[in-house]
Amino acid sequence: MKKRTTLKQLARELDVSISTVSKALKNSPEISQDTIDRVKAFAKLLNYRPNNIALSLKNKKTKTIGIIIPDIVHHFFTKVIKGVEKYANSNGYNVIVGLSNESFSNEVINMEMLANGSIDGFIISMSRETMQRQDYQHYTETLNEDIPLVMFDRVVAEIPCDKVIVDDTKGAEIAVNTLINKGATKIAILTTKDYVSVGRLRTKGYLEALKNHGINPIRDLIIKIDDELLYEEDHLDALEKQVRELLLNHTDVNGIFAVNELYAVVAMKVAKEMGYEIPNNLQVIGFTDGMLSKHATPTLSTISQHGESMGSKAAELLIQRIDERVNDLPKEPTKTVVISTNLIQRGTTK
Amino acid sequence: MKKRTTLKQLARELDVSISTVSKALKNSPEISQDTIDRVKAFAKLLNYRPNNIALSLKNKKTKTIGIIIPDIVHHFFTKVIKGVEKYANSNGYNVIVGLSNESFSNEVINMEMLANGSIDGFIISMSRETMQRQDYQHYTETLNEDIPLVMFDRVVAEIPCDKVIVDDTKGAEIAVNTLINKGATKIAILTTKDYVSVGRLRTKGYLEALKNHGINPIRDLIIKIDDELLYEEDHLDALEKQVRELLLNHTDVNGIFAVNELYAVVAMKVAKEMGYEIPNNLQVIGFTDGMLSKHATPTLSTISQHGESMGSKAAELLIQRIDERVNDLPKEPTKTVVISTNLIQRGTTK
DNA sequence: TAACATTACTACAACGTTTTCGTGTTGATA
DNA sequence: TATCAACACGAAAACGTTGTAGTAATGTTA
Repeated sequence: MKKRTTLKQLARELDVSISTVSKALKNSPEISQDTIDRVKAFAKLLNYRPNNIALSLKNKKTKTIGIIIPDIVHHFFTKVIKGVEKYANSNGYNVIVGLSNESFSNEVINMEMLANGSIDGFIISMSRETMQRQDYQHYTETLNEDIPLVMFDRVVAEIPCDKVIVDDTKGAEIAVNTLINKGATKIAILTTKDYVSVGRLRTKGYLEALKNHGINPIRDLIIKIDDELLYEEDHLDALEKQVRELLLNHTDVNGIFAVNELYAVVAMKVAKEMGYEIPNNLQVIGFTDGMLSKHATPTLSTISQHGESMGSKAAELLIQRIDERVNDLPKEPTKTVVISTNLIQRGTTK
Repeated sequence: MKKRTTLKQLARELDVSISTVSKALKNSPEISQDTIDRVKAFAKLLNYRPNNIALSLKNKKTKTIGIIIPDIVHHFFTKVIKGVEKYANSNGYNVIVGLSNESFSNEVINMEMLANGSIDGFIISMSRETMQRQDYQHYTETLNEDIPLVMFDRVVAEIPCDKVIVDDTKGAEIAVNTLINKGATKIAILTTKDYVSVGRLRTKGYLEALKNHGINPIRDLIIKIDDELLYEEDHLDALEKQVRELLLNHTDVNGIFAVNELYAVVAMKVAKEMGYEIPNNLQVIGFTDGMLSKHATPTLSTISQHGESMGSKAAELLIQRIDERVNDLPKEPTKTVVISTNLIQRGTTK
């Protein structure tokens, strides 16, 4: 194996000590200009570049942060990664990605793999299975080992760390308010099972909006989709079927709020097939502004989550914690940053 | 800063040497069972885990691979990442992601940042700007430093490294053949500027299919879109306009082949607005099987690229090269693996 | 000219491992 | 009882850096 140029090699060939080379490359005043020039020239010649690993070992920091997400084939998460990357890179950090694939054990394995010194801190969105199990041991262990941790989007209160979320309840409320204000009188919601925090919260917002308008919620109109494997191939049939039943049993539904864009477009598809006209006799609002929303027909009105902002905010919080840790600063209390959502009105609302 | 448990600490507290601890944890036969048990118990108590960075330094390998892509908010690339991750993880490797954002300088910076010992090898798809400039210095330098490199999808022949591609020409040919066989007689192509290799090759396939069927290509029907910033917000207007002009000037176009799914859905949207009926009097085939294809109305027939397979194949090739390097094996000649595409027929073809 | 500064370097420890090469203590053998 | 394995462990080097603490060789001052 061809080995990279090291200080030692430079030192030997220039017939000076390693320290001298190291200092010369850093323009140390201890070293004569002459030597500095010689060393630098030679280093350039051999294309010397300091070994990051050695530096990490010495400095006890790796300048990389780990991000662990449930799924990368998902517009929202990629937006978040983008935000993390941007902020991290401009602060000299690298980003290492771990995929839990919505599985508890993958999440654990990934975290352990990285917690062995490979990273300075974590940015995590919890896998579905972990939320179901409510087993947060690996999180608390990480925190106990004093490895900073920032959660985003799918968070739980029990874990004492910084968090970045959107106001899911408020966002949902706005969506449903909008539907009502635009004339919808019978509004269904397509949401997830309750253990998915964001689904639960958005459902809450839906209910509150109804209540504020004196509308009684109807059980049949609240569809909690079991989205195991939903993003895998061909598992949308169940969803389609449920939507079809809904629209069959309640032909007067004139508003649908979906907690993600996929549910929304699937609902639109079914509705269109059944003869509904969007937005004339059925209005739809989704959550998360992704590719599907932008290019659906009609284009989907949606609550934008600002994934990229979430990502860079998370990175910012994490890097602050890392600084705090390496500089032995007093620990600030954990904070939860709420990124505001906003409604993007497009073709599925009047 | 709270420091992690090290061998040294364990050694001190157990009153044995560091070597003994190290060996005990590895069940070395040199160490008595008694000591092994004591050490292990104590290590577990203090939650000892070996420091990866120190290991990397010692072993001269980091067990992480760097993947650099032009854009992460893009279904195809996320699929590739997923494939890379899967293969890498199951072989004990981590994946560190760099985003070039289609920019030359970002690509260079990212590579330099990682080439300093942080990774054992690269998997890269070239940024648009790099393709335009045709400046591949950072690639050749990386190779000169003996850092393994595997390119995928957007590759150039000048760089002597392993490559993973799809047969773009063949895929395009199949798509256009299909359109012709299904009765399309006047087929337009929505492609990129020629400096994007995949666009160029797919255009070639389009032309070949026409030729094989004795159809003369018409200049007007070949639309080369300047997709600077295309995936950024709101830059699709130009594309829409071009498609509109096309369909206005050539109302008898009855087939469209688009080199990606975004072009395809935008074209469909415009066509539908103009009264075309898909697939009755206009058939469409895209390239890349993403979210948009699956959920467009009608669902989009498309050439699937199998991004995940590409990713894991790339990872496999890279890890082979890494092994070759660290074990000083003789270097195999570079190879180019072609992942076969296939046509997924959905609603936009008869 | 003795004491001291300044200059320009070098030696060495440290970061956390692994591994090779000792080495001291047993117990068995001749 | 001298010799030799076998056993159980320790010392030290190495990976590539950085930074502190030395140390020669000058030049300056009283």
